[in-house]
Amino acid sequence: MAQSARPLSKKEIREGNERLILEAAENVFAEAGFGGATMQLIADLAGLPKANLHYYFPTKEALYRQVVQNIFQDWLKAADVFDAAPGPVEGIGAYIDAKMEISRRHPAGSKVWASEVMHRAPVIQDYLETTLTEWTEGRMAVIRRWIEAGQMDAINPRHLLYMLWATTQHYADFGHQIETLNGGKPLSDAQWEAAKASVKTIILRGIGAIGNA
Amino acid sequence: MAQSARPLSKKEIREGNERLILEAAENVFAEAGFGGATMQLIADLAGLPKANLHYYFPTKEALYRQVVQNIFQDWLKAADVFDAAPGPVEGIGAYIDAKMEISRRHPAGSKVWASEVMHRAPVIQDYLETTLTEWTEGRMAVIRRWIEAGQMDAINPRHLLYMLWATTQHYADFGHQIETLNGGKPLSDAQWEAAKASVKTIILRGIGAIGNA
DNA sequence: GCATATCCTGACCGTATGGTCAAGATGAGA
DNA sequence: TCTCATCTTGACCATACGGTCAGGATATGC
Repeated sequence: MAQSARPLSKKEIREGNERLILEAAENVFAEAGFGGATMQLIADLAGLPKANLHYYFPTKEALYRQVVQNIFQDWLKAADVFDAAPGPVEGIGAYIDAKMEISRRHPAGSKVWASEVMHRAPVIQDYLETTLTEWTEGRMAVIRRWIEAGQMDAINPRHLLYMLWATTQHYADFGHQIETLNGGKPLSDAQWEAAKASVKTIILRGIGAIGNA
Repeated sequence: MAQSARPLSKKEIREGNERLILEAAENVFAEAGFGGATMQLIADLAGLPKANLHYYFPTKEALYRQVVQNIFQDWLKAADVFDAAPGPVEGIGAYIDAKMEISRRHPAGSKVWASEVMHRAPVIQDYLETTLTEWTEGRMAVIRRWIEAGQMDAINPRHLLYMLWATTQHYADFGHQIETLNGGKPLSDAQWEAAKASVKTIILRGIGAIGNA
């Protein structure tokens, strides 16, 4: 039963506990928002005494900031598919798939992000102004290139991006509403596939990247 | 300068103060979330002493519940355009316009709703299960009729509705992000029109309700 | 084995918050 | 004018929260 003896190294202890805390914090912040979350609840969920949290993260805000930053990183990474693609069907299609998968696997992260932005980004405003702005410009340039190459209609690239974010993140942020409207049950594998297919069909057809069925 | 004399009737006082409080509460709940909002801040914004709030609304939760209920009512009303329409171009087009207008004029309400749902609807779960479920079924039936009449492609009606909600409410809930990506300035009239047009074009073309430009 | 840096945690503290209350002010109705 | 119901509010309370700290436990490097 017992983890036969070998004591954990300091490094393993630190990494393990930080991961435990960040994971618990992400869930609690997602469920209760920054203001509604309590360090005690995060501590309980992580299985550590509250004082231990303050050993690794000096303040609630520092812990929150780390959570949001991690989410932001994952979130940007999901977009690599965009650049490598030869055209909108592959690029936007793969991006929708990737973001829907994140919404399914890590809904808490998406909710924390949404909550942060809804509250006027008190913690990560600098990221919005730098990294996200640059990322957006880059992706808009790609879309414009596709338009010029005649691979899709002359859609406003900015609003297209907003639409991609909105539709995919909706399945995480409003997951509870969707679940309730699904008779209280989470979406099945088939239903998730239907969701992805619907989003991809409407958008890709809507921007003139694919013809009628 | 002074409101020359006539004393306010009890009824006027009650209605006026309740409106003041509800308006302040909507803004504070939207900015800070339920947990982060304080009765003191709502009182200050309404220009009333805190104890007066508790005279009209016994608890913070009761006040919050009233705010969410009001939002829900406005929100459903915006959908009347749906049923009266002869087809998807008019019905969905007008619905998008109406919801975008709400996002523009009452972003706080949309944020409170989003926050409530993200936190698993602790206060209005019953509404989701009854009113919203029925409303959704009704609208899905309308969409199915349009499909059968050949007015649009055989799109999954449920996911189409989610897409409409997601895209339109995104402009309220993520308004701060959109503003930041717009150089820190709110969208101009023209930009709002472009947003509406983009959403309508992509969706209506995406579901096969209108042909290529 | 010893010294040191790191890790752990129960007990504690100041503050802010939701909510209460009692006493006074004010409009309604006769 | 007088009575009553409604409205107002400063002062107050109990609680819960974020954060601190001192002292003990544990791994590390020599």
